[in-house]
Amino acid sequence: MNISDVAARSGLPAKTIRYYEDIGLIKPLRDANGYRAFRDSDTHKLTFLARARALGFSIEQCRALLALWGDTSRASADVRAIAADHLTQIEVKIADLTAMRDTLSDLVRGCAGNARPDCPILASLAR
Amino acid sequence: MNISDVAARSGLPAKTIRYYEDIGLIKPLRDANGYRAFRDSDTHKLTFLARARALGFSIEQCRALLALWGDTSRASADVRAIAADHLTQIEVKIADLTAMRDTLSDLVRGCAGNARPDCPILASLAR
DNA sequence: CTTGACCTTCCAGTTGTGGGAACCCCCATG
DNA sequence: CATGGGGGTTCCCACAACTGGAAGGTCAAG
Repeated sequence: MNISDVAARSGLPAKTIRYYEDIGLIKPLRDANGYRAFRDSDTHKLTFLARARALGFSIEQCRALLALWGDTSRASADVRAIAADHLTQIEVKIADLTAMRDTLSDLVRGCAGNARPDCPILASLAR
Repeated sequence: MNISDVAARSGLPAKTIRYYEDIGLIKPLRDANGYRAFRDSDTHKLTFLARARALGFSIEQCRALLALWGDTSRASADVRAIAADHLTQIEVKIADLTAMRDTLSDLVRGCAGNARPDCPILASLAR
């Protein structure tokens, strides 16, 4: 299978797939003409990667998850640790963003948004 | 005032302050020895920038806000538009992250996290 | 006079792609 | 057989917003 087929199947852009090979996440074979030759196992890995990325896992976390996926003697605790850690990071981000949102929506609500220059948003930033 | 004083006052690292000068957000004077000489107005701008960045505004949004701040004939509607736009972006991010968090916490909850290899997290990624 | 804490510039790296150039390959059509 | 279009390949640059580090100038204290 060529790269555009795998791209369609995995939902990843061809560019991204080349990058993933570059950083060693996948190792497709090569045809005599130099084209990448993807096996089913490569496609499965890429689909796995696409899902993990969609859940916000970093590339390095994906690398670790992929390794565990391929290791049938893995402990589910190892997988869980990665996911739990990521979950915590996400919760931190949500908390940060929520704080920003609350402050911002207060400021936006307090601003007349007319042609006059007085503005509580700027006033708050300048304090 | 030298850069480390302004850094302490604004809460921004010296590196970041130099970067902000580089991209034209501030224009401190120079002493004869080449050291940056920060006026009070520079310090105020940096404090403004630190607060705006803490609220998640991008550098370009900060640049626009700074310009409006310095323009006494501004319309508060222009400030409000920037803030409202940013607020929308944040709400989108929160929604994305919340979806991830929900999925992830389901997966983490469903995983035994023991020494056995069977793991619903990997199963879900591999589908 | 030397030490150490400042300051300066410049260059490289970070994360995960996206864009584009320059080039090769393969198949179908006139 | 030439050619055109749609694959593929590598390589390098750009993004955002810094951060780290090297190499070197400056200044105040002991």
